[in-house]
Formats: sequence, structure tokens, C-alpha cells
Amino acid sequence: MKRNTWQREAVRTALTGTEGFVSAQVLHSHLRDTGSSIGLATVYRALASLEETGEVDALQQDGESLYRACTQGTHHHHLICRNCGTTVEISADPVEQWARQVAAEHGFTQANHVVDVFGLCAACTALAAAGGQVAEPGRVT
Amino acid sequence: MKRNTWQREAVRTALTGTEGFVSAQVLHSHLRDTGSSIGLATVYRALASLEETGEVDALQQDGESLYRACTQGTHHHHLICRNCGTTVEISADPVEQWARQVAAEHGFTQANHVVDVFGLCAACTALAAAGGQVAEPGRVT
DNA sequence: TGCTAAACGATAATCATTGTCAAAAAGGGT
DNA sequence: ACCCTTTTTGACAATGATTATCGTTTAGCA
Ligand SMILES: [Zn+2]
Ligand SMILES: [Zn+2]
Ligand SMILES: [Zn+2]
Ligand SMILES: [Zn+2]
Repeated sequence: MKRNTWQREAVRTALTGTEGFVSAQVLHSHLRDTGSSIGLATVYRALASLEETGEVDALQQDGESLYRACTQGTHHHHLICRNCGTTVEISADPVEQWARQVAAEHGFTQANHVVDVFGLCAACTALAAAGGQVAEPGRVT
Repeated sequence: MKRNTWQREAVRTALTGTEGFVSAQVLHSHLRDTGSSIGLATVYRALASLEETGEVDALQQDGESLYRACTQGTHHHHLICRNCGTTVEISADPVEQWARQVAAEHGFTQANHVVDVFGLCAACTALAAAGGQVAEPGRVT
């Protein structure tokens, strides 16, 4: 059976206390900085496990996995500031339907989808307008 | 200025002759198998360059970048068989609008989006039904 | 045909992630 | 509380994709 360790709980808590998406490495650093002695491999394992149970959401950016403890228990997507990481959870029923339909139309089954919107949040937009340095837009896929 | 080398052309050609998305490594193998002496680093460079110019599309799966020479010159998305790689290019105006609106509603600017649909194509669905082994559905993001 | 900056290619380096395995500890039963 | 079995941990090695290096090659041009 699955056991409850303080390590798993520490990861859960650390993630809940983080606004945006974070990498395993960064989360591990935060944990260490706050005095935890948790190992890096354990953070990876905990995140993978929490993702499986659906407790946390994951996405890939620049070839690395980022995790976030979302408040919505149901399926949803994300609007993410590519500069500061601020994340908004968004429902997208029209997109859900569209995805289902497009797959069906072409005879595809067991369809799932990856849908994320990246941009500059209001704050970072203002910052950029004031001459601040912000991340470049990535490629649209 | 940007130069035209047979290496870049070889990558372009190899990619055009490939139906689905392929990794740099796999493309390099194909090229070598067909007698080319092109180097791996060069394949990576050519793909990155071709992606910049918009000649090829890229997406990330399982932490690796996959590339494809798409026929549509305009912005579009993909329906991809997670088992055999068969890819269908799809226009998604409703999704484009939705993405724009959702970003605007939350004060986000310079928005772009990642939208991909994965599934099992008709052929692979039949194969699976016949007891064949196919890839598992990944996590939905 | 020469020049020069861009492109190559072999290989070393990087970096996130996973595998290994002995030691630690959670859970359940006594 | 104690013991036993099995899971989980953590330090570290290994992997695998991608990038950096750097001396050599070559495209584009006068
Ligand atoms: Zn921001
Ligand atoms: Zn969805
Ligand atoms: Zn298929
Ligand atoms: Zn689009």
C-alpha cells in the first residue's frame, strides 16, 4: 500500500505554498532553504506520484517538467505568465468539445490534449512598457 | 548572411520525406543510414534554424523535441497518433479566438498557445482492438 | 582564384531525470 | 511496545538529449 511519509507531505505543502509552476529542482532548493533534509530524487518521486493521483498538474516548458498544486479538482487548463509564472486556471469547455470532435472526425480514439496559453500578465506587461526586461515570446505550437 | 549548405538541404529533404514528427536523433540516424555523412550537431542546428524561419513545426513529447515539415504555411495545430506518429494538420479558428479572448480577459498580452491533440489513429485503434500493443494515453494537460 | 565569416563535425560538457542499492521507517499484527 | 515485511528514502552513479568548444571546411562574393 502507499505510505504517508513526511517527505511526500513536505512536497505537497511546498507546492501548495507556491503560486506558479515550479520545477522539481527549484522545489527541492526551496525545501532545502527552509531547513528540510529531503533528497532530490525523493522530490522527483513525490511529484511523479502526486501527478499520477491528479493532486498536482504538470506541464513541460523548455524541455523541463513544471508542477503546480491546482485548486480545481476537475480537468482544466492554464494561462501562464512567461515572465513571472503567475498562473490562472481556466475552464475551456469549447476547447474540450473541439478536441473531442476533431479527434473523432479523423477516426482517432482515446484522445487527450495539451492546451496551454502563455503570455505576459498585466503586471509584467506594465513592467515591460516601463523598460523592464521580460522573457521573449516562445514559438507558437 | 545565412548560407545554403547541402547539410541544411539534406535535413529539409529528409524531414519532408517523413510523415510524422521525428526527433533530431532519429532524423540523424535516417540520414546516416541513407549514406549521408552529416554530423549530429549539424542536424540539431539545422532543425533549430528551420524552426526559427517557420519552415518546420516543433513540439515536445516526453521531454524531447520533435520536428515536422508541415504543408500549411499558416498557423495551425496537430492531431497526432501517439502510437505510429501519423499526423494531421488542423485549423482551429475557434481555438485561436478562445486563446486570444482568454488572455485578454485576464489582462495578458503577447499571448501564444500550445495546442496539440494526441490519440490513436484508426489503424492503430484497430490494431489495439486486435490485441496489438500500443502506447498508453499520457496525462492530459 | 583568394578572403573571410559562417557552418561543420568530432567530441567534451551540461543538465534534467532516472536507476541502484544499502539503510531507514511506515503499517499491521502480536 | 515490539517485530516483521515491504515501501520509501537518499547519496551517488548512469543515462540521454541537447549545447558548447574549437580547429577545420566551405559558401558567397570581389
Ligand atoms: Zn507576470
Ligand atoms: Zn482540456
Ligand atoms: Zn497510428
Ligand atoms: Zn493556434
